[in-house]
Amino acid sequence: MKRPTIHDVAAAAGVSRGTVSRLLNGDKYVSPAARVAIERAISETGYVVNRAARSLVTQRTGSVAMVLSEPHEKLFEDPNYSTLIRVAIRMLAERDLSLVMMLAGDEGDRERVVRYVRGGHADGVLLVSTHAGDPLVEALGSGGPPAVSCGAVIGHENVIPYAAADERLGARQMTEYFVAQGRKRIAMITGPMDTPGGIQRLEGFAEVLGRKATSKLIAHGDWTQASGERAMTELLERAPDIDAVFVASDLMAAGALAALRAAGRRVPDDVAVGGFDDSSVALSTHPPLTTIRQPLAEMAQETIRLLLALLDGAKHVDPVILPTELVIRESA
Amino acid sequence: MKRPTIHDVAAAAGVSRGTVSRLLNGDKYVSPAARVAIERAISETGYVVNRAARSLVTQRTGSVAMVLSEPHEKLFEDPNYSTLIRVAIRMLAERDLSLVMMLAGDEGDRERVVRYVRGGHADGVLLVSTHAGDPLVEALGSGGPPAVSCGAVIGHENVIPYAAADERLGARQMTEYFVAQGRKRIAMITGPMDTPGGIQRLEGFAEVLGRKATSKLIAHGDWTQASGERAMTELLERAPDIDAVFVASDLMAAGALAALRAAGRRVPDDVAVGGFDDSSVALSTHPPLTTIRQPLAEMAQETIRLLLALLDGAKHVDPVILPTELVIRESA
DNA sequence: AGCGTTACTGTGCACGTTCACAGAAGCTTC
DNA sequence: GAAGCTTCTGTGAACGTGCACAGTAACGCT
Repeated sequence: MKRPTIHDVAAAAGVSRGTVSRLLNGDKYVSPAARVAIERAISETGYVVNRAARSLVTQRTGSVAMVLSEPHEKLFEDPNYSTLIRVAIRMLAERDLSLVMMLAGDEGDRERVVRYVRGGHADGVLLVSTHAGDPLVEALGSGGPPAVSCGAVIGHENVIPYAAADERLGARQMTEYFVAQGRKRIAMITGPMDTPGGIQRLEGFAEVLGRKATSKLIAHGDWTQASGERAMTELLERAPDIDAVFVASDLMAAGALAALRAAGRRVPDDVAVGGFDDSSVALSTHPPLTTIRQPLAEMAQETIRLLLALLDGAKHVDPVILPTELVIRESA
Repeated sequence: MKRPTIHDVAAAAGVSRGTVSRLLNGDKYVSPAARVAIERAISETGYVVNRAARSLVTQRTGSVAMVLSEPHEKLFEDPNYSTLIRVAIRMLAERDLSLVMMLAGDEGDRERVVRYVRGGHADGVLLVSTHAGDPLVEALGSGGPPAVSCGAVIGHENVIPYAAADERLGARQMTEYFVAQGRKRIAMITGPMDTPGGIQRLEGFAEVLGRKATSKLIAHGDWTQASGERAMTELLERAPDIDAVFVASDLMAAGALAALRAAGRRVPDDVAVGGFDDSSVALSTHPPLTTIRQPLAEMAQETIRLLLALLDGAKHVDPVILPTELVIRESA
């Protein structure tokens, strides 16, 4: 009834523990004869290596912690996570690493995460949606296992390697498209200004419009649909002559569409609307959203690649910035 | 530089390993004096228990595996996962259990999962979106750690405990609402017929309509928006006089709305549309969807509760079925 | 023949914890 | 004052693995 150990395998194969261990860990010094004998013994006994025992001696755990810093309520409104989780599981599994999920929404959570990570329970850390000034970053600090982030960590760009979409480029693409269409009064609804998406999408917008990007034409949201609706209503009050609006996320854009409809504006005839993300909502709105596609899968892949490089002992890795793409549908 | 061990704590507190271990594991026989000394020593040294060493002797890992059986492409289109993951992390963390994510999309994945679980690397298994006939269920079988599922596992309802929404009730609620409104030709777009949501929502629909639920009025989708659009187009061809359609998911309903719009039908005037899930798309469509809300958070909570009960040694737990709720918006 | 190199194998120890056990000290009870 | 609780403490063994090391055999080279 007991689970077979490396001893049992060794006995069944007629070799010693050491030889079995060498085979398991890819050491080259194993004779062909021993190799086949051990492989047979393994499949006969149904042996699976005991990770706890291995961890104890190697001082590595074979797992990576994914830390979600989003405040609890809005966690996962963002569809990006799903891609990241999927890709992460896949790529880590290839290296026999497992992905353990952690929440860092409040102080208690953060303390738990720090204890966990500094206690040596993870070989690496994968930060997600970490806001500017998040104390977690300092707390993890140096001395612990390597950490990377999917999306830049504001204020720590040089400390925490990351892969991200070129947010500024995406914002420029949309804004330039509006300009090329002859739109004159172009407004923007941003994300929270303590996130890279909030800050950099606004920067790209401002780069194109220059002094035309007045604060009167800029409203802030918090990524939720409701906040998009609110911000749009506000903008229409402030500047009724708006003829285009760049919204920093599709979900907020869906809210903006509702506000425009309520105000009797036709989209795109009266007001052009541009979103960001190319998420599934972009297709379910009416009209479907013209938006900016981020290369989510590649972002995830590159993020994991950075982490793996660090786990392999790389001293330093450079951030990866990936291009975005304008997807034209009917809202603009 | 080395991480402090239980020895270091014991030395700093002037007691023995055993006493520290007893305190850590909640044994009652620890004197007040020893208690404070140890607690001080722990915080001074920054000691964190080494889970690997603990696992080695206790034969438990302190982790639960969440196994996602969705085929890769459509993974996470379903927003239910996010709630489940969040709740699972939370509740497990309270018991110092961590959540490790695994994919079981293809044969290779499944083998990995089975090795992992049967190899004793998880104390429990949390199945998600497991389809009928999934070989994984057999492979995990008995003898391994306890397993539960969020949502019934078709064909294994008596083997794998689960918490789920009352799918039939939800379907009845929507169908009865259509009937009460005087709709005469009521169609349905189902989910895949190897999932509980696919099967049972159709059953509830049929329970209300009886023989009026002819196969001419029933089309099948695969949960995706595109499949909803396809199915709706198909239904309109088969039965152009449809005046209501119950779609088994909001995302597919968004597709159905597009098909209806393309066919020039007004919603809800010509055709009433009902969705299922009350996900975020239900609000971003035009018109907003009348739909069925599932108590996602409670489903997740109850699922974890079942698992914890089994981990605590319960021999048997009963499935939990939670009521759904009709949410009336503008599409019906 | 002697020596170095390559290919392979077995053994003892350490990793950090829990658990069973033995035992000490203080109290109550006969 | 002996015996029996209760409360608390320390100690040795065991969990299953990887790694350093020692050792063997075969081979090529001088």
